[in-house]
Amino acid sequence: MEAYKSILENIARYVSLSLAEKEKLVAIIRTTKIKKRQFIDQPGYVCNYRNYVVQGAFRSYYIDGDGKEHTVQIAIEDWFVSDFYSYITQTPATLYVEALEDSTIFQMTYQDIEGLCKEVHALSEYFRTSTERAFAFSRKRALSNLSLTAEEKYLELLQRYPNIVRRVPQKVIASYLGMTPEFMSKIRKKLATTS
Amino acid sequence: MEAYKSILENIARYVSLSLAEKEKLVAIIRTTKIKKRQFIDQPGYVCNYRNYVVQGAFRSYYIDGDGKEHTVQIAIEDWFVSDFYSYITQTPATLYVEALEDSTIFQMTYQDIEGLCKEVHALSEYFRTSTERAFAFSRKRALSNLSLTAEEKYLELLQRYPNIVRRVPQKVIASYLGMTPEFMSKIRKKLATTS
DNA sequence: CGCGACGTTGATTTGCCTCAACGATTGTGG
DNA sequence: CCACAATCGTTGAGGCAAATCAACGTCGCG
Repeated sequence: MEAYKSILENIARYVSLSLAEKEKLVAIIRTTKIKKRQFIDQPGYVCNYRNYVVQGAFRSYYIDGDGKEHTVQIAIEDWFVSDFYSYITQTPATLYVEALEDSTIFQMTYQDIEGLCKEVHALSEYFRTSTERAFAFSRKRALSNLSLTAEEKYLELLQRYPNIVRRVPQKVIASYLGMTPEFMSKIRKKLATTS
Repeated sequence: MEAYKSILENIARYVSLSLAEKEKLVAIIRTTKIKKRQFIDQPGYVCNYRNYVVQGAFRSYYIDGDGKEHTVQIAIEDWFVSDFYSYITQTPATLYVEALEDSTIFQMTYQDIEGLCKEVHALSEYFRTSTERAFAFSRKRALSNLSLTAEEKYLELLQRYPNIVRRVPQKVIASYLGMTPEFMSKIRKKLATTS
């Protein structure tokens, strides 16, 4: 049980599980080690797992018709990461999910989670409320980005997630913020000389 | 019970409720009529309701620091609409939610829904699965927009929701698509003369 | 009927992209 | 453990999609 401390603490912020319920949950968790640059989801393959990051960092991205990469999510410890659309609809993925570092994740299959949510009311509540929050925050973020310039987006990310900006390559950050690495480099130069 | 047909059918696509559960649900529903141009959420006020559109049309939008409007969501029959971030966090709204037509909605308070989800497992499952789907589709949509030009975004919306495009003022559509009304007008002209 | 909001059209501007060239890092095979 | 290749980040010149600004017809509503 000790090995599952991080995810159990995360859940405890939303609901409380009995010991029996915790045991049912950890029974469906598979712990996997992923090497840097390895993919856990790829276009064409159905995303079968909800992946919880125990240690390490990931990004999800897709490649558009012009061959350009768009980073959708950057995930570090205690985040879930997957091609969520593929997972929910159980259809082939359109995203790559790639390890940015050597990592450890917890994996739970769609079928196991659905089964457990039908059986354990508290777990249904955990996924309901945590997804509602994730959705609300995602909308909020999309919103604030609408009216920001590229420079303001960079500054906001830097302020909110300084550890992420430090940890991942700049081209990934740029792609996440929806700008080219060249342009972000110019922003960084301007900020460095101004301040 | 007949009056609640639309929302009960919507729920039935996800879970089945016993008669007793349906009665508990409709007991917390308040039916409200909203006049065109009336607001159901406003910045500064906590969004207390999940609003289900029975008849009519709404949009949610926010006004940025430069005074520009950004339409976040357009909702017609059988959609939920609110400042979801405000609703989930129970903090003051940043969005306006405005009726685009004379409308009828079902309103359920945050407290009532939370209480009922803790009591009725099937309702917890309904909100869990429907929110997961909404989240997944929202991400998918944001994704496809990343690599589209303004013209492609307009065409995609026109194809997917022709009834919305017909029903709603063009400046609202333009604001939803993230472009100026002037530029959308030019796109429309070009499309009309080309085809 | 008149006024204000809406949609259109044209001229000009701009934020960010593209392309290209070049140092700095990182990683890898000998 | 070093050498060389590959990738990453930086810098500059030029270009383009969409914004801004402004002017004008038109339609719906009070």
